Amino acid sequence: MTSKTVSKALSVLNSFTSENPSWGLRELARHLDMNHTVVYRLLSTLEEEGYVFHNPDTQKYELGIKLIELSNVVEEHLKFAELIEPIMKKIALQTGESVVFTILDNEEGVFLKIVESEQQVRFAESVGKRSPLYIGASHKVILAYLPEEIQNRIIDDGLSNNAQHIESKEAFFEVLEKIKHQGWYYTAGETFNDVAAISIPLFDHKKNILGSISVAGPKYRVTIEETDRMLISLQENYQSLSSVLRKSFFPSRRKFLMNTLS
Amino acid sequence: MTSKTVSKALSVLNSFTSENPSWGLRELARHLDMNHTVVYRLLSTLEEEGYVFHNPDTQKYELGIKLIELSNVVEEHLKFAELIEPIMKKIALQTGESVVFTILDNEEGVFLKIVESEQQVRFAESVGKRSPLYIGASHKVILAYLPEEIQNRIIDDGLSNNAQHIESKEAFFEVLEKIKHQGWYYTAGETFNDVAAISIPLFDHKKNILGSISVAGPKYRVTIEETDRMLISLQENYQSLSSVLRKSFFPSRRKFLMNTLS
DNA sequence: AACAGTGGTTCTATTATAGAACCAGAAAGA
DNA sequence: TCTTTCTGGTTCTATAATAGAACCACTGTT
Repeated sequence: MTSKTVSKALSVLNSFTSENPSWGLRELARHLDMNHTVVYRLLSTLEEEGYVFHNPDTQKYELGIKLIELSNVVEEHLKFAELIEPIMKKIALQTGESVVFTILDNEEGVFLKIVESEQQVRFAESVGKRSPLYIGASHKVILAYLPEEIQNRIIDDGLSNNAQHIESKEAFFEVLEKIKHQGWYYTAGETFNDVAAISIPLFDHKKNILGSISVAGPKYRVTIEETDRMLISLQENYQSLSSVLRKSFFPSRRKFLMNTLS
Repeated sequence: MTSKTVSKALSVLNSFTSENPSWGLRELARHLDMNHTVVYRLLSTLEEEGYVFHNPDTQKYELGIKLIELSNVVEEHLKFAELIEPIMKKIALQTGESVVFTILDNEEGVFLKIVESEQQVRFAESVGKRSPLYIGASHKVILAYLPEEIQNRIIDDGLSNNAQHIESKEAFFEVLEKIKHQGWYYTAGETFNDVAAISIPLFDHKKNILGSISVAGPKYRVTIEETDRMLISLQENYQSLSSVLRKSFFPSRRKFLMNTLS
């Protein structure tokens, strides 16, 4: 059993994204298809605790600094984040490109940590970016190791959303097969137009898929011809990555995803 | 009017701090003096949306990665954060110490941004740290410019909590007077045992106090004798800091504080 | 074997919520 | 200038969601 009121409050919070970082009251109510009185009460409550900020100049609502506070608690607690950093740095140094750590969260992928290369387009601002599992090497490599039933549902979701990167269901399943066969995947221009990436999957001690690690950079540098070099670096560090994941608390919400299995 | 249920849910979230990053269900219920069934329902709801993570190994609840996601939205939106960074870096370079940007939020001070010096003890992990306004130069310098009624209440709060750094009410008001007279303040070992800081206040266009900017470092380096040098750097950059604050959205929740005035 | 913990579940009296109808003010259009 | 149509915010009560006692099943301790 979950609380309906709290669910609504969280859906209010979830409405604030990079694309829509501020909302007017009635605007947000329409977006959520809720009565504006209700949204008002929720926003007021969130504001009182600093989760939301009511900008007096624009009269709009925005996310509050309480969230910065809490995210700091998470990051501090996530010891794995600091354990994994030196390994990611090593890969970045070896390849000369940025390294992205992606985590499976419910039925989406989230960029949890990014280590930038020296010569890089800014990337780090994408930390926390969440997207469906059918987009990009980092995500596809995760999808490949999920139960077929879930793969089916996620691909269908993509098709019904007219996702650009799914040609046909058959072709997509072939990609997933290929990934499982070779253990890595390369894509260009899926998550970001000018960015290409090569990714390998990461598992827990029970061989459950947890996330992925990727080398990413501008298309013209990270070409399919270069993948060999980068793959070697990824595979060289695979063991240390796995042992870190095994040792430390890891907030992958696989549970919810698996509960959807019939 | 605010929502009681959502307030409870937020108080659940607020229970997760650096000191207490994970809670058992009944443990948390006791802490909040709530029925464990209620806490269970709230946690389940928060978990469903990724705000909370139920660690299957320890059976304890922890904050979820959704918060990292949201904090990234806040930071992206906070254009002032990037505008202020070069100025803070300049001060860090000039003084050789870390620079801390503190914001007034309701009746507390929050470290919103920290630029580290090269030669520094790690400090940045304190981003988001929240503490009462009677502790530390960065906070006292804010308190000095608040209405007397609020100063009174905050000091009384401190006294009833047996705060270490308040000798007597009279002595404390003298400190606040001194701050207003000289426009800066120096403390050593208040917020952190081995750290000293010198701070100046920051105001909006209506001369309302918004926050403060501080130079901070280990006591043995940031001595009272060194303050002149650092003060010059702070004051040199004061105008650029003010103009940035004037230009950009700034989430200081003064409103709630001011609403408490009789 | 008894006991005291734990996380999780069920059920209904009670309480908090949803949402229509209502402000007052701002902006847009005629 | 006078409507009209927005906006954020408020009030009130039928009704829907919540609180919390009593209850599992399980684990660890004595």
